[in-house]
Amino acid sequence: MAERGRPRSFDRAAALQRAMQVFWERGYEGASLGDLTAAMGINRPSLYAAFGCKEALFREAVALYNDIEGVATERALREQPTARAAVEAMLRGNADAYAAPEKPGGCMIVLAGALGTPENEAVRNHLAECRRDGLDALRRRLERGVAEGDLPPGTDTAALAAFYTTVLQGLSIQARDGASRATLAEIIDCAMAAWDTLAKPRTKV
Amino acid sequence: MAERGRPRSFDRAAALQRAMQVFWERGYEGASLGDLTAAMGINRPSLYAAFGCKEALFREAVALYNDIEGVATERALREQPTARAAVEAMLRGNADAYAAPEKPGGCMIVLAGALGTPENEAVRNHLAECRRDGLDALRRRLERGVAEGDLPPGTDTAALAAFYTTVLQGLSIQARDGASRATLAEIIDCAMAAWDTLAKPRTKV
DNA sequence: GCCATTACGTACCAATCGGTACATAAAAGG
DNA sequence: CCTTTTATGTACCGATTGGTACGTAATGGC
Repeated sequence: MAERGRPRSFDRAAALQRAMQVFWERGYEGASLGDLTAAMGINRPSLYAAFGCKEALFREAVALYNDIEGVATERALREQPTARAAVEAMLRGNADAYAAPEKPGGCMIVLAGALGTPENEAVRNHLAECRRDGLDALRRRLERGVAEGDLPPGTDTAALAAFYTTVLQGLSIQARDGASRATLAEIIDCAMAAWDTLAKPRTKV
Repeated sequence: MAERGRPRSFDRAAALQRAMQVFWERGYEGASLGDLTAAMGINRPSLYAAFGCKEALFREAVALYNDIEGVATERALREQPTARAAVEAMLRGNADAYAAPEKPGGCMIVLAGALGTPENEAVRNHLAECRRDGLDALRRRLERGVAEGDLPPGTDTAALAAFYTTVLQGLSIQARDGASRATLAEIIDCAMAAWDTLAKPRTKV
């Protein structure tokens, strides 16, 4: 009763994953319907019947990306015992993923909708919201660190979260530019070197 | 003798500057010929006669961008007395420019060619080279600091340059996402907090 | 004045863009 | 069996893409 009519002849989840890879590699506007259908192994009408339109497909691809590639971040923030360990694990886990040779370099959320036509502003705004969510999650983890005592009270968690988010986003550019895992690791070494200085109440006014 | 035939009826330099603004705002692929000619106040054939093709126009726009927006960086790296002061001045000067309300947010070199069609890979490679040039310039300034004694010998200038380049590039994303000058300044505060720890010979193996 | 040269605006090109109409095929329900 | 429902492949849509052909206008050289 749940399934009437001709059954779908392709694996929707697998097709979506292929679409995600194309968007990840070429960005929203750089991925044409032809690119997408070719990678997904289906024809245009099947795509529209299953996903609605290009933008809806992209939003599903973004959600899938967050599910697949975002778990490492969530786990790091949740399971690491201290704020510092959480931030460092998050950075290193993402850096490893960004430089993985079998995947497009860098983060799809950061790269796939950087600039483009005003017509597609909604898509870019959606990605910007995802980035904002990441920033907020990081900040909440830092505040948990304050609450649990591994960060001193008065720590500027907003500034700290903005800083490490900035580093994380910069890593995406570096990864797309071909930086090796080792280079990304060194960058993170540098970023973490600031921690002990930052994890104190603000000395300035 | 130098000028024969009908004289050009528009200011080539002014038109190029308008084109630069469009590319800066929408990226290479997001800027259509219609957008460009409208902003430049000329018709298509005039554009092609004066600049060759879209890619050549973009390359000139990038060169102009480097001339206009890159001087602050060059000056900071050249005139500041120490490596630390040079890096900090470069970051703060660029952050101020990235968040200037009358200009598109962030750096055109970082944003205008993030992802796109394989057809335009040459354009993205050109921007990547520009980014590499910035990284190299920063590293040379750090090595000058070692030579002049304000950085200890054995300082890992490559890692330091990669780190501050990553922060700088991350600032472009933040600026496009609407971060204020104050927020960018706080991020730079955090990045500079790592300096004293980093400006020492490597302690690790 | 006349010619060579260059720039101009109009009007066009093939190719590609995202999106669909439509006839057909394959399943469940009766 | 027939009907209903959904999916598929082909072939198409108007709009937009980057790029030009071409006749005309404006200049310097002679």
